[in-house]
Amino acid sequence: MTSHPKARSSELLRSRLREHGLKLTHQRELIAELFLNQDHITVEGLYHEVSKREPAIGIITVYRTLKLLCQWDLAQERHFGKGKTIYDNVAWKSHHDHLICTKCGRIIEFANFQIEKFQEQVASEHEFRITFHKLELYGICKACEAHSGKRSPRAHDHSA
Amino acid sequence: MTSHPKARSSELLRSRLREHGLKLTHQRELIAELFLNQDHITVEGLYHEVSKREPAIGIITVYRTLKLLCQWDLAQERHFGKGKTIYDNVAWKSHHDHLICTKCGRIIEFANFQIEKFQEQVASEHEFRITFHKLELYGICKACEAHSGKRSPRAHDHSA
DNA sequence: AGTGAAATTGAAATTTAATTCCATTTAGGA
DNA sequence: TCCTAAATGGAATTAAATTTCAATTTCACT
Repeated sequence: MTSHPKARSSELLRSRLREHGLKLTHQRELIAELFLNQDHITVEGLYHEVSKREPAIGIITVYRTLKLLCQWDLAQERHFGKGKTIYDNVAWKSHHDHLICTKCGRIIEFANFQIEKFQEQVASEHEFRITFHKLELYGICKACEAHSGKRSPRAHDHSA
Repeated sequence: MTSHPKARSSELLRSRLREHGLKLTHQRELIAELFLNQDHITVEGLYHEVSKREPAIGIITVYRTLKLLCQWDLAQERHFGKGKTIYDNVAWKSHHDHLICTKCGRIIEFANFQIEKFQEQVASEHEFRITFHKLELYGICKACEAHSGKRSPRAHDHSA
């Protein structure tokens, strides 16, 4: 990721809290640190990680902290498939869309300028002004295609 | 839509029920007729329409009938925004994606071959095999752009 | 038309993710 | 250190959707 991820995520949290006049609690510190040093995770998955270090922290606080991170554009809610909400750590990423493996749940990110260009063209044909979009390509990833028949490689991974 | 929509939707339902060895109940008949003669609707919206004609029909049966229609590719579940599931009547439509107005909820359908082509290109770059996709362009439609400031044109429309 | 097995229905109960309520605790400026 | 506003966490709640189950209905077969 970066050379000093924990330091960077801690700074990021502190500056956002200060900007909004909110308090730095050790719950927020731990939840944000764990979230900002991974890629995609569910509330449950993050709560599970948090519990390993601080069993007293409630899942409610995980929900609330993720909501704050979303407001500050450090996280984005994703609703892939029909399961639980997945939180995408976008603190160190620019705009991207997703390939989602329906077998193992693997998420691959991509950005494609041509697609975005044609989206704008479609919108202008309908005199529509796009403010944001979702593009999700579902299918089978390379690993699952190779392992087809065998047990899926990442099927029970807690992170998403 | 078509020249004899009710007749066509009735035939469609009957043939699918026969194919699957299921029974034609007057509940299913009414729910399917109302669904297949509109464009997009929520379960609640459809239940509301159904209730006008047959108040005794339960929302549970609306859920179940829509689930059947989905299995037969006559309906598709959509999750636009954060609200309720919207059911898209795809009985008379081919593949398409959506423009969704975040102000009035209007849904515009489109198909764009170029976008699909680049999606395939992206997938092949990642050695990924696409089975289906979701492309949703959110923003402000022509009418809302024009009416901006005034009350949104379709804000409380029951259909979606 | 009548019969009976299997499917269907609808109300209530349940599930699941997520939110709200509220008493207690904590952070951090004065 | 004090004090107030913010934050926390457990319980209760909400809301969409599903399951359960007794009663009803459909329809193949007489």
